[in-house]
Amino acid sequence: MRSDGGDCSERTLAWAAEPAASPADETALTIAQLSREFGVTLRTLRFYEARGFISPRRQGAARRYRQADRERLATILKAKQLGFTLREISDLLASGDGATGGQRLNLSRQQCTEQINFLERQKRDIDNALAELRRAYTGHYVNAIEREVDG
Amino acid sequence: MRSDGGDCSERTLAWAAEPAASPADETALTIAQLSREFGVTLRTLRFYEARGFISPRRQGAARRYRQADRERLATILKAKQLGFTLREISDLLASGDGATGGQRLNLSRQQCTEQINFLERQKRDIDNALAELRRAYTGHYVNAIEREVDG
DNA sequence: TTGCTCCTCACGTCACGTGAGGTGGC
DNA sequence: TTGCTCCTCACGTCACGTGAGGTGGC
Repeated sequence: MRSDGGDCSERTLAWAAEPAASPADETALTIAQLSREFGVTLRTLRFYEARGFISPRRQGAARRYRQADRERLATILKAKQLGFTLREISDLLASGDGATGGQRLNLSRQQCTEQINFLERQKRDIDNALAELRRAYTGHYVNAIEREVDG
Repeated sequence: MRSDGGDCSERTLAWAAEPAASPADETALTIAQLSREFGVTLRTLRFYEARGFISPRRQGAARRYRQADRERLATILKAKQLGFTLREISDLLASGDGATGGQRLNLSRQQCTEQINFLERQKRDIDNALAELRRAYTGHYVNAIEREVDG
């Protein structure tokens, strides 16, 4: 499932939030603030940290999220929307490290087409299910049965 | 998530295999034969049994699947294709029991529309992802970077 | 002192995958 | 005796959900 790792033309997808002029540590967010901003649970943020995706500073025991953490989270959530698993996202972030700073998702052409094919297959499955459900609804398969409503 | 349980017009979806003229016990299938016929793993069949979906006869320790088991399995797999969870399928089979013999899936109009809405939401998410991936592929977001290919 | 937010275990969920270790009949 | 098919535990996977029980600062 891993790509051959030696392809050249990489696509860098710049979905991360804007640089925002190097904020001071005081603008760092609490876990509750970040979760509200991105619409995820506290558990999700802690889980991503355990997986090594985000590494917020600590103020005592409490987590403090800075701009770089927000950008990473934005990238991760965007990749999830594109249908990638966390394992794949981990690889995509790792492959972008160094050259791009790890805030961007590096998709090769091959990875793009593979994901497109994967999603199109899913879409076909859904379309088939929808067609069948609509036939069921409009009575194509209907064979009305009586409930024991009366005596 | 459970429906109110009191709606009347039920749709009976008849996807189950044909009756096949009451086969003798000798035509009962082994687990390997049934798994091949439906393209599922042995583990899946044992798992469905543990969940109470199928109850094959036993010949010693070995499972023997009869016609009724095949019909049940066909119904379960069809419901899965329609995007229902095993918990939902369990309810759908139970609600059909007695009146229909449990081989058919009983979908109310409301269950149909709810599932249709659910799948359409999924489809929209996939369409959005596909659009973004195609933009990425065609270079809309491209910001080509160099790999350290040369010296 | 109460209430809020934060924390760390740690087990649960969903639908199976994947061995481990053992049995039965050709 | 070997090989095949079958069996029953039982832990692993994926992406978190959901308490339990405890701490810190206003």
